[in-house]
Amino acid sequence: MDNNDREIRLYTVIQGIPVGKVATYGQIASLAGLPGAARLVGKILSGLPADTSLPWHRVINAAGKISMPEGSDSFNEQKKRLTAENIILTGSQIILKQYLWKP
DNA sequence: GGAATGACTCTTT
DNA sequence: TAAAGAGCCATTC
Repeated sequence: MDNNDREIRLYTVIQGIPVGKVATYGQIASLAGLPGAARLVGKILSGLPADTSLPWHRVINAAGKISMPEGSDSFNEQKKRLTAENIILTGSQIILKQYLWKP
């Protein structure tokens, strides 16, 4: 169950992101004890069910943008949720850096 | 055991 | 942070 712990930690870290803030993949990976495993985060998020309670929409890439093609369902969903949390973004990029979560 | 893949990141240009 | 290249982690075939 060691390998499962990785996911558990990632889930925990993501759930720890406060409302109105966003975090990068690398940040989450590091906080979960997996430095450099940014891709893993994306991999796991891609396998999340649609009815998950995980705030995956608060996870963006280091450039401060959504790492998905515009027009995708997930993209629209994420943008919609972020906007609902006062996180404004232009296109796929967040308008302010202050939205980034500082643990 | 190796090669390919992925919602990435970092260091230089 | 724009663009290009190399690197890193785990899953899958």
